[in-house]
Amino acid sequence: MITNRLRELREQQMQNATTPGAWTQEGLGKRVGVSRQTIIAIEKGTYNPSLELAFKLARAFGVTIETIFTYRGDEHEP
Amino acid sequence: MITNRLRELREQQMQNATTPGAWTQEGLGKRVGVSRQTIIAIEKGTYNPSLELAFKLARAFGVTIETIFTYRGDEHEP
DNA sequence: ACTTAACGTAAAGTCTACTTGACATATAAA
DNA sequence: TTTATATGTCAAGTAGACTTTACGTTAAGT
Repeated sequence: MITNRLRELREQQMQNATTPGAWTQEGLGKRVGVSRQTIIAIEKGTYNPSLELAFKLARAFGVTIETIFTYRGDEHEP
Repeated sequence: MITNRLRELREQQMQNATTPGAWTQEGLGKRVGVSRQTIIAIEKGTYNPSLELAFKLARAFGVTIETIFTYRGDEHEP
């Protein structure tokens, strides 16, 4: 199972940002070349991004993939 | 575009390995829960793995995703 | 010569990431 | 109150990741 800190990171950027609208869901989508709905779905956990999109997102935030996404191997335990 | 060092890393493991067959394409496939053909296709570059499979592969080799996979943003230059 | 292990390839099918389009809600500003 | 911005949701379609099955090759061992 994969979880992510996309919303958290995006909101950090929104606060520090000089250009308004640059880090909205739509702005981020344009930045990494996907639709707004795709960003929403990933933030919500509806599905996981492709490896390529994961790279683009990591690059957009200037961090590694592992900083945004966390993989837990165990499928069951709470 | 995404490239990977899967074959390189796998062959390193094959040399250092104690258990034969553990790091063959089939062995690696079983280890990360995909078919042998999937490993072949990724090594060959036919397609990119899902983010989840990328995590499993990184974990299998004990490295980060960025160690195995490299993303180049520029689509054109040679 | 025969067998076995490892690698490669191709076809058809399933599942999911991602798209477009349309409609709904909340908040803040004019 | 109206307008604009940002977020959320649903539906139908396309593309790509992955599967199973099956057959072919090459090198090593016996």
